[in-house]
Amino acid sequence: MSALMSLSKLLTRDTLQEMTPENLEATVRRSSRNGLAPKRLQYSPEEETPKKKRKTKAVAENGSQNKKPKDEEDAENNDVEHAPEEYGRLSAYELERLENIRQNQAFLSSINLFQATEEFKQLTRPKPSQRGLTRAHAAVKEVLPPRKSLRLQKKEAEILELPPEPRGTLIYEQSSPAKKPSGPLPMDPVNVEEGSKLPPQLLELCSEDAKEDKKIQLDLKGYRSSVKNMKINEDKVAKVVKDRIFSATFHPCTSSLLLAAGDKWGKVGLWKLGGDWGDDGVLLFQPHTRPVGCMAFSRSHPTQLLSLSYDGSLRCMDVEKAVFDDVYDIEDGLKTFDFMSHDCSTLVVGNWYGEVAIVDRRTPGNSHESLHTLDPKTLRCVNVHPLQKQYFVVAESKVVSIYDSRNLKKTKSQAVSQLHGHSLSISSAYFSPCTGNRVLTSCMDNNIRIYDTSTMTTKSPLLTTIRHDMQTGRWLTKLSAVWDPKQEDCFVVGSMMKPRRVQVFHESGQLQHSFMDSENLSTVLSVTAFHPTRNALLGGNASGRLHVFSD
DNA sequence: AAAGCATGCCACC
DNA sequence: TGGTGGCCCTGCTT
Repeated sequence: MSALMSLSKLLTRDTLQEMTPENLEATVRRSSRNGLAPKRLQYSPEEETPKKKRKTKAVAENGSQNKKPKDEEDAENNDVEHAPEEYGRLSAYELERLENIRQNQAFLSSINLFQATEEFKQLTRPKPSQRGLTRAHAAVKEVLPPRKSLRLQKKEAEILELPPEPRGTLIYEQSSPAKKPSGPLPMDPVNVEEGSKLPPQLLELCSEDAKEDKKIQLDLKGYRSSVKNMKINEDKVAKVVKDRIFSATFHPCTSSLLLAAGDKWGKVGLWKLGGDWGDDGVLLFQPHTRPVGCMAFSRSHPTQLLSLSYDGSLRCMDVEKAVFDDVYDIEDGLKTFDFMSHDCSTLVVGNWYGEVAIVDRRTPGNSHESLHTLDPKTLRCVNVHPLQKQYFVVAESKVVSIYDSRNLKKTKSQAVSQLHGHSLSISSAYFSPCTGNRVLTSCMDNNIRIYDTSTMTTKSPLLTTIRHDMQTGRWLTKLSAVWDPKQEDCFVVGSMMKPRRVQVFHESGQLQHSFMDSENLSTVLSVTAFHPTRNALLGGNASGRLHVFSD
């Protein structure tokens, strides 16, 4: 009996998508051992990779955690494994019934249900939202005059010299557009008619005083219900930039939802939900030429959006002045920044050579002092303590360090505290939003970790470890867990699980909610962020679409 | 329409 | 250490 049952159970569970790659693997293993549909129940290409990934050292070490206890597994298989020996005692009716079941199984296997369900899901997958940037705008093609060869023009061919061999190791330099010149860039949207002015409502909205941060900490139950109330619909998805989103943020205003996203080719899109300017409320700009790794609105001057790019530029979009001003600039390789003061005038900026710079926006030029980390080329995230602004946390290669900006040296600065336990590279590290008593990290070893930084001792203790598939691969922005600024102890993170979802966890590791929607959420949302004051959550995907869950 | 292509990551050897 | 191979989304082109 259980042959068909476990098959149907498997399919049902898969359809319900309560399955992690781990327990899927376990179920498949069980089914194969029982001689059920051994071939057909192999991984579809989609499911195959998590298994392969588990070959990595860190995962292999912890892999056993995910297996069910053996007796539980055996209990589930009991009737199957003993069935053959019992055949002799069965009535003719029962034998016939078993034979029917066997034939049904063979049939089900032969039609390749597993693959079929995957294909069905592909077929029924909703079309991406057509809101926001239109295709015409997304791919602006230059209209070139018709070309005629010299031969057709009946002219003598010129002797052309080959361009010099490109030098340097950066192959991207050949293909990517040149970096924007320094100095203020006019804030001209690239997706609306040339010469048209910024909509006046944008300035109005951006100028809106950020409501006094009344951080009313809810109890967990209250928080859960507020989060469960947040929904998505077709009006809350739009293509805001052309390509893969690297960073995104909410504007702090509350009368409308205004969002910004930065993409792989240095574009920055602004989107007001329900807005009537641009493409469905979307305005697109190009202040940079390579990925916009980090962006944030100034809390003291909300008409300003700071954006940082791998191309080495850090700019300040000022809606009032309608320009992108220079803030800081190096040749190449800016990675991350955070505000160091409440007035947002000083910043800590990190590059991928492992240096951090303290930048004061009030003094012109690159006035900064540098800190050289022990592990060059591994700095991925900096984040400033919410209360004690002299402290900032740095995700280095396999260790997270907390530094005191007052005690920085040119090299070999002493960390105030270190967070140990990561076995692979760390993609992000953030102080908890209200007290800074916790640091939340996301690591390529497939773990999210929470540390206790309340005492700031030389070694901050690890409190919680949460297993989470971080293998986004090359084409997706890496996942990072980020706190809800309204709730000291809860955070949000994207997920690779199908159906696609965004998860909210408590610092204890307890899952609070999974945001899902068969119609409007069908892709991995790598970039996630909560609104600073409203019940709203954003998620950005690899095709430039922003998704909003709100109440 | 199905298939192919492009694609700024990481860990491992 | 640099080179290599696997990651496996999405949108657009052929």
